[in-house]
Amino acid sequence: MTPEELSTTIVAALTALVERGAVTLPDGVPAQVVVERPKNKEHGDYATNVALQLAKRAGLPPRDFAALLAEELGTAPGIAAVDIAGPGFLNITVEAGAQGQIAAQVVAAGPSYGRGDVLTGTHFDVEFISANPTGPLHLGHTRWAAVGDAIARVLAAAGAQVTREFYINDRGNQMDKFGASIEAAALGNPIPEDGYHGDYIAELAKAIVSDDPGIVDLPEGERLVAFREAGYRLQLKEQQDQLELFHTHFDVWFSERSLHESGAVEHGLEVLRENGHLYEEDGALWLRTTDFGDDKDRVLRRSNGELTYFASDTAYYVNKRERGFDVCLYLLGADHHGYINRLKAMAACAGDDPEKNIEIPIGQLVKIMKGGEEVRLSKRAGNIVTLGELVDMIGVDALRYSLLRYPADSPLTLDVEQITKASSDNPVYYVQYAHARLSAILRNAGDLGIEPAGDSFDPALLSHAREGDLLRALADFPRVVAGAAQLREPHRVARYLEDTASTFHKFYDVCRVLPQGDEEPGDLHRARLLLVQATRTVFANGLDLLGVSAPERM
RNA sequence: GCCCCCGUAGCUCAGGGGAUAGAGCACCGCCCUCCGGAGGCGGGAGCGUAGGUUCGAAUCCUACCGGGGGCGCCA
Repeated sequence: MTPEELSTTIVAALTALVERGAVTLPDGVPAQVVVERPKNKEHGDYATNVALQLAKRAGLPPRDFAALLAEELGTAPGIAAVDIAGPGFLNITVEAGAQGQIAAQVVAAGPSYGRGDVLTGTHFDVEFISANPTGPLHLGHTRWAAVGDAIARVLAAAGAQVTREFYINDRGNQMDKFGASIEAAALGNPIPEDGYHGDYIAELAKAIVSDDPGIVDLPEGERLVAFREAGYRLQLKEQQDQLELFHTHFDVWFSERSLHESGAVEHGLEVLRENGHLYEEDGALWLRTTDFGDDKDRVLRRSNGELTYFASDTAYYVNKRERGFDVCLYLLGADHHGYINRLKAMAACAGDDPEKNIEIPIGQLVKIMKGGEEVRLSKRAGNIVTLGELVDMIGVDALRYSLLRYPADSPLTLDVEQITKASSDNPVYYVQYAHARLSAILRNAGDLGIEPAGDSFDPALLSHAREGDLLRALADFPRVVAGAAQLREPHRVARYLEDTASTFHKFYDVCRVLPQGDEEPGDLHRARLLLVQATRTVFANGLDLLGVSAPERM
């Protein structure tokens, strides 16, 4: 019996009480009730606070309400016992047979186990990283790559339609500085003070000149543009390659320039004008974001005629909505938190609901420690740890997992020595090991010619306490996925897998799955093998949501 | 000055209003005749402070204390 099924059973019991006139609920019977797993084993398999929630409305003391419900619920199929505890909790024990059925349900669902439909019908645009194409991706981008990708996976698992999008900031004067820096490196001149100073600049210059030796002889202005554009192409390509290497795929690479070239910016301004939030002052064009809670109005076109970056943002947002996205997610770093109010206000100015159509999760910055000191990351100073270097140092799986097991809004410190040395320090191995161990059992079973239990399986065979723990853990997976999607918090999946790995290892320690020595394979062996298969399914599906591999062997 | 984030065990961190607040690391001691010991079992200590809301607060609200970050006709 899954928590969802138990909720349905409780609702049915409530309905029966109301129909019998035993209790009155002026607001009617709720469609579902909260079913949670108690931390304390003495509190049964599941607990519900429904009596505490409804007692006041029913005009009864909570414990009296609980007593009525307990009696009714005790007769329901699959329920072994119902106890009243504390102020009015119902502690519910499920029959082993009803519990064991979960294993068969998980195996039957296979790769789709855990997927749900809480977000079906909603189309999300998940924009993340969106780096300038003027240098390699660094640690901060790497965190967003892992988190953004996992959010997209989790949303999709909850039934949402998802588009992953990378906004290329390929316009503005940082591009000219980038071009000038490469040009200077190619010509052997000192790199401008406000330019880019990393070693990669020299590498780009070398690659560009070797590809097109004539570039250095171009007239000065033309030459700058040529270096800028060639550098842009190479650097963007490198970012794309690195992200593929990191198993992070984007559906759309959206160029800021294209917004201007396609007339989307003027169109965006037009939309805002129609909504009546534009005005001119001091020769500049402003958006009255203060109408919607921003602390000051924002300039869209400066008095010198140049469009601001914010104008691009606005047009981009309007463009996204016109492409059919219901919810636009912007994953921004903590240094951009000042953008939240203005972006939300801008969405409101465009006639949207800022509480619904636009979401801006903020990620705290990542620190990296090396030799007991913080490594300062600065693209301009060139002292950077890149995505590629991190992958080389740590590996894709361990790196993704280390970045994903914490909430994005909590600051994160990665210790290079810690992560590079003993791999057993990293929880990813604990979880992957569980999957490998499960795979080994199934492999050995195959060698012995033992099949997992099939249709005739008696679920009551899985009655050991450790089996019950594991079954309930497996039954939790769909709600963990749904919660991770609704809260945009994929780290919940990682934590769940760690807990479930522990539950599995404890089961493994006590419950022998395969026959030993000359023992004949029996129904219990086959039932446990089914449970093993179900558990492996959950690990495989869960790791997939994190973009981390599920190895058969390690 | 205004705004945002964070204060939980020695350290790094979990903890969607629920019962006795949990992991990992570190420290000490156990457990392999048989499915992978990258595992399991046992051992200590903690919610920054003060109020409020609630049957119930680490969680929600307010103030304060302490740490980090941000403010532009920059990109």
